[in-house]
Amino acid sequence: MWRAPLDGATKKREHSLSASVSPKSPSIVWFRRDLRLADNPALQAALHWGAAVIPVFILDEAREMRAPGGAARWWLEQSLSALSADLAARGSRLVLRRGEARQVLGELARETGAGAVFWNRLYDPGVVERDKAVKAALRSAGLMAESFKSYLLVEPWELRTKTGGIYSVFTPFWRAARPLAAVAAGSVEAQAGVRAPSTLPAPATFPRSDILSDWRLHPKIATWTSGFQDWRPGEAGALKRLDAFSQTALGAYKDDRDHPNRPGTSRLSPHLHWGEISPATVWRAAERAHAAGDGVDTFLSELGWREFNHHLLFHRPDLPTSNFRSQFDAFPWRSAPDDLERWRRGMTGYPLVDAGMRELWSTGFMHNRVRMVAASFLIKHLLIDWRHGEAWFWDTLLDASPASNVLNWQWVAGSGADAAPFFRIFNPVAQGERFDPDGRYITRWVPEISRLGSAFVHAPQAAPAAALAAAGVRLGETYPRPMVDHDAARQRALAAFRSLRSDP
DNA sequence: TGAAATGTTGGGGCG
DNA sequence: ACGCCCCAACATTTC
Repeated sequence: MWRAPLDGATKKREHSLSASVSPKSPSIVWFRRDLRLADNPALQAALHWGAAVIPVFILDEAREMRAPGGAARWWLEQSLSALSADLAARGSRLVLRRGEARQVLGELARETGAGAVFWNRLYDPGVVERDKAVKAALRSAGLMAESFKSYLLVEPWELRTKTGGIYSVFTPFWRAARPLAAVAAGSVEAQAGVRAPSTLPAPATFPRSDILSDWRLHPKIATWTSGFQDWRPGEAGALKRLDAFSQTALGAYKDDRDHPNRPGTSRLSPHLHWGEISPATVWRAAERAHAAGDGVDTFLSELGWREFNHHLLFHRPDLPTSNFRSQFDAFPWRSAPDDLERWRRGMTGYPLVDAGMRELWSTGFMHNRVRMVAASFLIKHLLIDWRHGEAWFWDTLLDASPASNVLNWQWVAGSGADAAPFFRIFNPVAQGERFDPDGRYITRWVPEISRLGSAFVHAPQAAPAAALAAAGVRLGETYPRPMVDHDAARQRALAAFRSLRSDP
């Protein structure tokens, strides 16, 4: 029995009866953002189909779907390489094709005589419509086409408020979704397909494949990604990371996750985004590691935000460009390209913001606490539209996903669902003193002020001239002065927000 | 998953 | 002993 809670067995039998092809024909597993072999329902379905399995990844660059950013393309190349090796080690191989998915799958089915195509569902704008069209086309061509739940624990249509609406506040969402998520992660079906198969039945000949390096997925700026090397894309790296996290950091997660200099977060987000590990596997590991303790609950609720963001984006596919709260449509954003560029490059003069932006550029990642401060700075101190910040993060974050990136930016801006109120304006100096008291995170990324010591490293502009001289810091030369004064910027942001409310 | 302004309280110095 | 002031510490309100 395939594991797919929503697809009843009856429905499936009808499909296999209606299929005009022999069950001995091979099946295609269409890999997308599920680049793993363990706990992969589409792969399980293909194995159940009982014939040769043809794994394929399609680079579909149709405009309806948002193209991955530069950092994400780097990850994708690494991850495809790892999946390819994992398949080869099991007597199989990954077929790479480029083009429109519907057309490519049709061609592949004709070339190989495949009778079925299996994949795991995604929920992003554009992808949903594309996949529906693919499924209809394959079925009308007489193939079996089935998709499965695995990217989320609770699919967006599984959950509605009592009045039939979508959840727009996290707490009631999670109250309703968490029990469903626990069942999905711990169900008998979920446990059954957890292990990666040791071999995959291969066809007599594999269809032609593109060469991965020909896709040129790695960014043109070769020096950019040199700092990404600490990451280990691929299923093995994901499992190792999960293991390390659940053994060491999970217990103290609730407090440690806010301190950017501590190894307190899971750093699983890129692995989850590319589906190198399933949320169900992560869930089970967290529950196993510490049966009690609020570290686990806090961590699971982060998986909950992932679910919540996908829930919202599925029901509101306009959110990548529209404010969830439409009163923000009238917000008086500044057009300030030079300011935006200083923020991107980590030259704002606020050490915590600069450290975060430089960490992002160097490593393809930014600690979550710092993401909030850096995003708040762009939106509220500089009054720059959140969409500009979202675009930069989209291009530079290894874990950028349409749902999480967009909705987290809207959350910070105050324009989102259950968002932080606009007037929650982070003080970047106070945040640094609170969460990086000795300044070690800051000086790791902003070394030019490292000799200021913890007393002044959070606000060099407030240091006495003697301290600056002793530390070799010349403001405006070796490190920028603050590009805006905090108090003035705060008042300006509050005034802008007030203008919103007084408008008719 | 804030910060700043404003309000309240209570201890201690002092006339 | 008492009231007064100061101010830190904490609580509440406002943005």
